[in-house]
Amino acid sequence: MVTLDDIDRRILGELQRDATQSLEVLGQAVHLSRNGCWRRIRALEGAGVIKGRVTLLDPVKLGLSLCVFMMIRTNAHAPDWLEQFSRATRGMPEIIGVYRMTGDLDYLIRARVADMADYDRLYQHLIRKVPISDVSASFVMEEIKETTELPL
Amino acid sequence: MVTLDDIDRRILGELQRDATQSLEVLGQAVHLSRNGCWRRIRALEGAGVIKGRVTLLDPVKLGLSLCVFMMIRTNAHAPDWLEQFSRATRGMPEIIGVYRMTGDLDYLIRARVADMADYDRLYQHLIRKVPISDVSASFVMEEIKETTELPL
DNA sequence: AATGAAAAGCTTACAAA
DNA sequence: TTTGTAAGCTTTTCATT
Repeated sequence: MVTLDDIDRRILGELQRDATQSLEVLGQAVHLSRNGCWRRIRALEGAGVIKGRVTLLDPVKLGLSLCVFMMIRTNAHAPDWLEQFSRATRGMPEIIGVYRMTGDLDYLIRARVADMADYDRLYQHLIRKVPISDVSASFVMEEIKETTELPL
Repeated sequence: MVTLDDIDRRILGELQRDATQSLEVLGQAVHLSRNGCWRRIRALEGAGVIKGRVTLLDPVKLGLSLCVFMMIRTNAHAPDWLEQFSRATRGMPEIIGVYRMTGDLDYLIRARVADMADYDRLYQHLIRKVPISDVSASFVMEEIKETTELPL
């Protein structure tokens, strides 16, 4: 964990929102010289606070209209089941999030697919690669909020 | 929805992974001149396929070590309940995803907080703003996969 | 912390396929 | 209509004060 001052937080807030801003514009937004910004950004990259810069795509424009959460329960708690499961899910590009959870649901998967048929392919593919005893899927009807911005 | 050729897909794949690449490097990766890349990127922005460029931060480095999914059931299905709920969750920066779902769980919230006490603050804040009959939280023990990259 | 200069990269215009 | 080349201009990077 890293300690940030107010200016760092403002810089990160701006960059989280829009990474295309020039140092000039960014400097004005946070009340610092363009070079002051540049040095702080370098430091934040060095500290690992900034992980990278990516472009965000519109899933619907790409034909990925269906977002699904898969709730998984397993009775195989052996270490190499998890290894196998991790490897399989990491290798499937439709799967954009995989989490080991507390509570009675063991794993949660988040995926983006074109439609129901596409989901079924994903499901079949997954259960063929890893033995899973219990899967239930819930589909997203409406995306009320979805952001990559973290609170600062 | 937009139709893309193979080169578009390769460009988007690269930019999703790393948006800091120069047009020079990108051009080499996709076998196109730096200007060919530039023009295609502009077109993809114009078509809305590219939504923006953002910097990704490390939540743990920021002290946001706890990731939580809140499963919400409500018996208030009036339209202005949803309006109120949407407004409240959109206004809370710890909440990074809110989805209206199929099945017996009505809404799913994804949030990032520092710790349990911080989660409780979020929870108290939310239920004070919107009447919610049934919330159950499940915490992320391990993030097996987490990406902003969509399948192309 | 600020300045300025060198390097790198982006954008435009135009020519060619 | 799409691609490549070259030139001008902006932005980043870094050394110096």
